[in-house]
This record gives sequence, C-alpha cells and structure tokens, in this order.
Amino acid sequence: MRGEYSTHQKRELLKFLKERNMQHFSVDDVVFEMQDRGEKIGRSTVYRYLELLAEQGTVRKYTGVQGVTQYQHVEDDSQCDEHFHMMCSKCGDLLHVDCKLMHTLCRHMMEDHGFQLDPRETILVGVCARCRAGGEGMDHGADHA
Amino acid sequence: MRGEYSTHQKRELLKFLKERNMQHFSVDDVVFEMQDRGEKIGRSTVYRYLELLAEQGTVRKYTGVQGVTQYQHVEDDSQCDEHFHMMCSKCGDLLHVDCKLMHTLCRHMMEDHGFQLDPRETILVGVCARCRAGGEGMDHGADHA
DNA sequence: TTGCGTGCAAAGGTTTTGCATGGCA
DNA sequence: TGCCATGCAAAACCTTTGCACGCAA
Repeated sequence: MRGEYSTHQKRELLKFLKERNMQHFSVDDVVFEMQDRGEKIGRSTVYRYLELLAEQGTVRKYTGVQGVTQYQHVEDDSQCDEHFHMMCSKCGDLLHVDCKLMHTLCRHMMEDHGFQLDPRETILVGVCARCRAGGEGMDHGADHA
Repeated sequence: MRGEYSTHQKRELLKFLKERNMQHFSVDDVVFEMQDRGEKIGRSTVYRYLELLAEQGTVRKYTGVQGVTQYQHVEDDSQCDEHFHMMCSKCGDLLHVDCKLMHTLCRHMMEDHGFQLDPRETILVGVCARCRAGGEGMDHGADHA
C-alpha cells in the first residue's frame, strides 16, 4: 500500500509543508528550496508525494499561471468551506478571503441558480492591492491588450 | 501587420466560432471538428489565430482541467463585466450568472479587501443543477477522495 | 510582386511513467 | 527478507517557434 513507510524525503517534505502551511508553491519551489537546504530529493518524488497527500486531502492542487500546478498544504481545512481564494493575475499570489459575503454567495448560488459552489476549488481572479499600487510582480502578466 | 488577410482557414475557424458562440472548447476540439468536416487546418494555425482573436478581445482563454487551455468566443462582451462564469466540475459546462450579487461582490472586494476582481477571468467552480440531480457528466471528475 | 498566412517539424516546458536500486519494517 | 520508496531517464502532453512554401491583395 502506498504511503506506508516513513522516509527521510517524506519527513523533509512534510517539514517544508508545515513551515508553509496555507501558502502556495510549485514543485520547482520545493526542489530548489530543498537544494538550498542541502537536502536531496528527486523531482518525481515531490510530484508523487504531493499527489498522494492531495488524495488524502492535506494538500490542494490548483492550476496556476501558465498551467503550472500550484500546491497548498492545509493543516485544518474545516474553515476553508467558509472562505474563498483569490489569485492575483499580476504577481500570482494566492490570498484568502474570510468574509461573510462568501457565505451569502454560496447560499444564493444554490437557492437561486441551483449551482452548488465549491469554495475549495473556486479561485477569484483579479489584481491585488499591492500590484494595483504599481508594486511588485508587474513584470508578469498583461498577456492581453 | 498581423490579421490582415482573409484566408480559407480563418473563414472556417470564424464559422466554427460563431456556431459555438459563448461555448467553450479546446484546440483539439477545433482540429477534430475541422477534420470531420473535411476542412484542412493545422494545429499551429488554430493556436495562432485564437491567440490573435484573444488579443483582439473576441475570444477568451481559460486554463481548464489538467492545464488544457479552453477558448470561448464572445460576440458581444459588453455584458460580461456584469456577470460571472461558473464551471461545473462534473460535466465541464461553462455557464453564465447574471446576477446583481456579482456586482455587489466586485464592489465589496475592492472596497473592503483592496482586490480588483476581474469578472472576465474569474470562474466559479461547483456542480451544476443537472449533475447534482445525477444527470450526465458524472463520469468526469472526482479526482480527489 | 510583396509579405502575411500556413503547415510541418522541432523545440520548449511541465508532468507522468518504467525500471533498477535503495531503504524501511 | 519483502516490498515500498526513490531517482534517473525517457516518454507523454500541451504549446510555442523556426522556416520554407503558398496564397491574398
């Protein structure tokens, strides 16, 4: 059965995940961070373990900018039904929105449109306050005039 | 300058787009449909022309399931600032939500969270009424236990 | 005739898979 | 010892790009 053994790579990856709880990252982020730490871990292993954790529910997968998969460790996702995620199309940052209006929206979509919204999968897209202010990340997007 | 000539491939592709106005499709959908029709059009041409139209604003690009780009022809998008799109995670259908609450949400996100929501890019994910009723498309999703 | 448009093939990037080796229990 | 886990390389995929030829104006 998969995920049975406790190995060095798994422990290191779990450490990384806990340090970055609720943050989003790509497989490359993991690989390079591990390299910097002097830890040896293969790309396939990262893919495979993150996939396993995603199936178990402690990690979420999103398709981010340019089709690159973003992962996010979620220690306790009981609260996540209550809020949404926003992604900045400029800098790629993933943010959380804790807000009563989200709950209202969910109920409304169901009652008036028959659509059962999934807050875990839905990502609101737009531009974050920092990028609107002309801050960082302005070198990314703008792929449509 | 790009997009100057009127060619056979462009006319055929435009015909396809108009027949499927507001529907979503992938490059493969186009290629195979054209093949079935007996029309010859190269994959690169489809990519290039859709990209051009996306820049001009008559076509939208979304990153869909498994990182496959989905395109959508939008004859008149003046209304689209006012509504959102929902994607059913079961059958993959893209639906429109015309609803005052969306406008409220936009304003709220800006005023209370400093986030400038982009209704053209945002897709609400969930399960549509038909699939909830146990209808079609139930063979797709469920990629996480 | 000019130069944009097209199609093929190759390259580019991300993710998956096969297989031999290594390591946990 | 048995079998899962790992890492490498290769394959699979989608998308972009280079280049020679075709075709619209």
